[in-house]
Amino acid sequence: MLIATWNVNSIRTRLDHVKSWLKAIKPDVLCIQETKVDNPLFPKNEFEDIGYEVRFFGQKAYNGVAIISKLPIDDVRTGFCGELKDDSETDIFEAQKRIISALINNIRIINVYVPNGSALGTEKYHYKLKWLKYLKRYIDLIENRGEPICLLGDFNIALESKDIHSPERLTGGIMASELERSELKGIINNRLQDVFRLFEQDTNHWSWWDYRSGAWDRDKGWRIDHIYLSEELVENTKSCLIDKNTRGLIKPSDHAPVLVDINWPPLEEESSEIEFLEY
DNA sequence: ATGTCGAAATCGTTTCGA
Repeated sequence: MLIATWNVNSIRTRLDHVKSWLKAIKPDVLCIQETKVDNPLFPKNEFEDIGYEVRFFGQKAYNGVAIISKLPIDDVRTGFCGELKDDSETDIFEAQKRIISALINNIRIINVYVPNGSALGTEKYHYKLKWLKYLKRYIDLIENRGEPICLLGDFNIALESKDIHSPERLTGGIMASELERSELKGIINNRLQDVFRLFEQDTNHWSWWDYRSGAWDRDKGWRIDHIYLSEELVENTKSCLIDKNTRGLIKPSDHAPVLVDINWPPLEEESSEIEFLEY
């Protein structure tokens, strides 16, 4: 089962790139962020015409997330209120459309667009930290239900020095501060794995290159788009890759897709002992 | 060089967010 995440930076502007990529790679599920379109204007038919179902949670101009899937999409939940119905304070966060989840192949797929946070100490930065605290509670509830978890999206956080092109200059700043990292590590908390790091330990693997400063041409990137899996999925994961080809297209998104290939549902073990006994 | 995008309103140029 091939699952992917891609911050497309406007689905309407990137429609041709996304459709071409789906046709070429044929993932089972693609989770997208920054769709930047209100629900009635989402180009749903464009995906249905090529064999994909879509569920979206969008708004005009900013944010917006969607799940595009060849497999049936069940039990869709949007916003924090989709899980944390008991808490009136979650209303503060519902104005920004940043989280959608669904059950696909009995995996709870949670697609997030974590706030950027602007700059340390700003109102947006505090909003980001608080948003992450709500995400932790959200994941806690799902963990308690026992569903296999695939948490993926644009986290706007580089976890380690090797996830940034110039750690000596960027560490401590926005997307690389101690507080952001500790909130994200708290969510992961021995129950989820950043699967890209199961296969690759080196630096210089980026998922985002700023449009400014010729970042792509100079390969000055960050790895801020992640896929986190719970243990039963990790055990069956075959590979995890970043497809940076898309970043070199004309009018690209500033982010590249990240993909994971999971043997799911896992094949039954050959019960050789029983077969042996039958003979 | 905070050097570029995408979207919307303040509309044919400026603003905001990233």
